[in-house]
Amino acid sequence: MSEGTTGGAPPLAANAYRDAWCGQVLPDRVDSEARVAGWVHRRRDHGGLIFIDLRDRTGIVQLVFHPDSSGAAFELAHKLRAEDVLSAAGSVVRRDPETVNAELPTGEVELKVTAAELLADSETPPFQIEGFSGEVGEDARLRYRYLDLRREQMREQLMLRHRVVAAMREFLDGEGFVDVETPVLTRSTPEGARDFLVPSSQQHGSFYALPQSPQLFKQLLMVAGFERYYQVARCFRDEATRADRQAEFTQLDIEMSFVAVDDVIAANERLLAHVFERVGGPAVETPMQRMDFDEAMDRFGTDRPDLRFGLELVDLGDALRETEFKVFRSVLDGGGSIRGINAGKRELPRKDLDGLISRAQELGAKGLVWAFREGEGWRSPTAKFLTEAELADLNQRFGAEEGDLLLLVADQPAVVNGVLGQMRLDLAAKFALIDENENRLVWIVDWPMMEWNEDEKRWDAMHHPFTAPAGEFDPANPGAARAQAYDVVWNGQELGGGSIRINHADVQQQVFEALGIDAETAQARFGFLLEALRYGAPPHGGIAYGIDRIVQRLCGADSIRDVIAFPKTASGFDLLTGAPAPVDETQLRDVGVAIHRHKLAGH
RNA sequence: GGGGGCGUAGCUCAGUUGGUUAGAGCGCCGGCCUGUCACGCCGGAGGUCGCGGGUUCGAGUCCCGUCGCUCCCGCCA
Repeated sequence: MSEGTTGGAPPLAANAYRDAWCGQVLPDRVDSEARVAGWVHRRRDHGGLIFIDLRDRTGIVQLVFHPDSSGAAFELAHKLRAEDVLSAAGSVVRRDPETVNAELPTGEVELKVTAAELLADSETPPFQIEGFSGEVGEDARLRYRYLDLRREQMREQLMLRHRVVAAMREFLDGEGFVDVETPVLTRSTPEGARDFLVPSSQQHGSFYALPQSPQLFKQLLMVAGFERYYQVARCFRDEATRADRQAEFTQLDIEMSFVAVDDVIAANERLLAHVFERVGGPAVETPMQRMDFDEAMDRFGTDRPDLRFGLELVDLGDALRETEFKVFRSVLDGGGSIRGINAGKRELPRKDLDGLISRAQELGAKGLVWAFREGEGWRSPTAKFLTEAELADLNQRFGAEEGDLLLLVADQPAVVNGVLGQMRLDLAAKFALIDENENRLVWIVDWPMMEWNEDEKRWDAMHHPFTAPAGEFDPANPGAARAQAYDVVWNGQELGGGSIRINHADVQQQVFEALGIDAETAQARFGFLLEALRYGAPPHGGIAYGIDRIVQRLCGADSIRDVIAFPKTASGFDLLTGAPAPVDETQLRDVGVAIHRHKLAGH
């Protein structure tokens, strides 16, 4: 997807530094004068002849310094070093055919320099901007991010990000959405992820929280009558980071009034089609596929299925209804389920099979049964515990052919799905089952409204507490309620998700109660919302997209960090600025915060 | 919070069973070089082996702790 991601060269007004982009010194300029400016990418000093590759954001052009025609510039060129900043003027000349560089868009020409000025010199960079000696370690890249960002790949990835956001704005502007900013200093709501807190200097002991999303504000904007809102919003979650997760991230936040699920989905299909078309992403066929949450869980064990390959989950409980194998027996008697994956004909050494078992345990299963179909039965340590009839039935349910590797997990349904859902992805990666050229976009719809939290012994909102139920909400049976929610999933990754919101205070109150938030707490935390809902809140709904993840996917980066200009490390440090850092006692006093000494040990 | 991997020159890495003077490539510095584009050739500098402690006659190597990077689980929509 590198094609066109640089966005070409913008118009350039001539000034004292330059009148042409490096990347635009092309054959059509032969026999004309040009002045370019940029960074010394590489120097090839032949003694009596010096070549400089000069780089700006549009590309690279070769400068040639001759002792006879370049004058004082020749002496300067001799002293130039990598990353020095230079302005150079001369005539654009066509290269001799045998000296053309086919690797470079500007490779048919070069700039024969007559005058050059050193605008700033550079210390030797800590790593080569364009090297061939392998990837540079990420900590070095982050400490010198401004140098890392000079690399073509990083520049293109941020350019792509820019174009994605620009395309989003272009589409939304065109459909009458209004860009409204919402506060970053807001109120803490202890649901969900941990909040970043900001102490108030006016009210010691009181704190702002950085928003995890502009959710409530965008709903208030619907109450306020804006009808169509969007924002490219920074969001914050004080949780551990991952390859695809940062403490601060960027969301495309959208909300619409007088809409139902189908309206929001249709608008977003147009949005995705537009954005992907603009940036050269995969074609979006509309209407997009939809899949019920239950079906996704049933077939793939996850609410964000990767549909590019099979290995679907198979339900096996019925085949083992009468089993005397203790492990399976106790799970079935305890209301659990037994499910499996037919991984196909695979040769795996014992070591790898043990590895699958450890992975299953890491994911929360107590164990994993592996088997290879052999005749009518199994080659498996578990085979001896099952009857011939059971094995035959299992083989049939698996659709197993001779030699197929079968994996079974028995546990509570959520554990089974979680483990097999992830192992399905592991297997696809291990056996290279995914065609990287294929793209599958799917809406996951018809979500349960709530899920039982066994640890806390309460119902939790599956999306968030403001999601509207489908039909009447029965507070006596929260587990049965379905939500008017939808997630859009691209190749197994959630791009965005949203819902129709509750627009009646009484329903909102009922939902809070079902979630174990009593009236008093609800009033204290969300009183402003409940109040707003009493002043004529239109039916409304929306969606939020993870922009970082979308861009990461579009350019195939390994980590979200590669599409964020200044990301933090896995432990939340900013290696460039040194944040977070201790502050003065005075500052702490100002905001009324005291630090426990023992927490400082080891600093 | 838990588990795995990693930390040696500016960068990327090698370093045997614990052994005497810790190496390579790139980069850097100096010299030579008029058609290179990963320029070439000659020479050179550069190390608190993350940090602290321990075992040992002897530690880059073994042990404990700690800091950092990273991946995964928990967590997180």
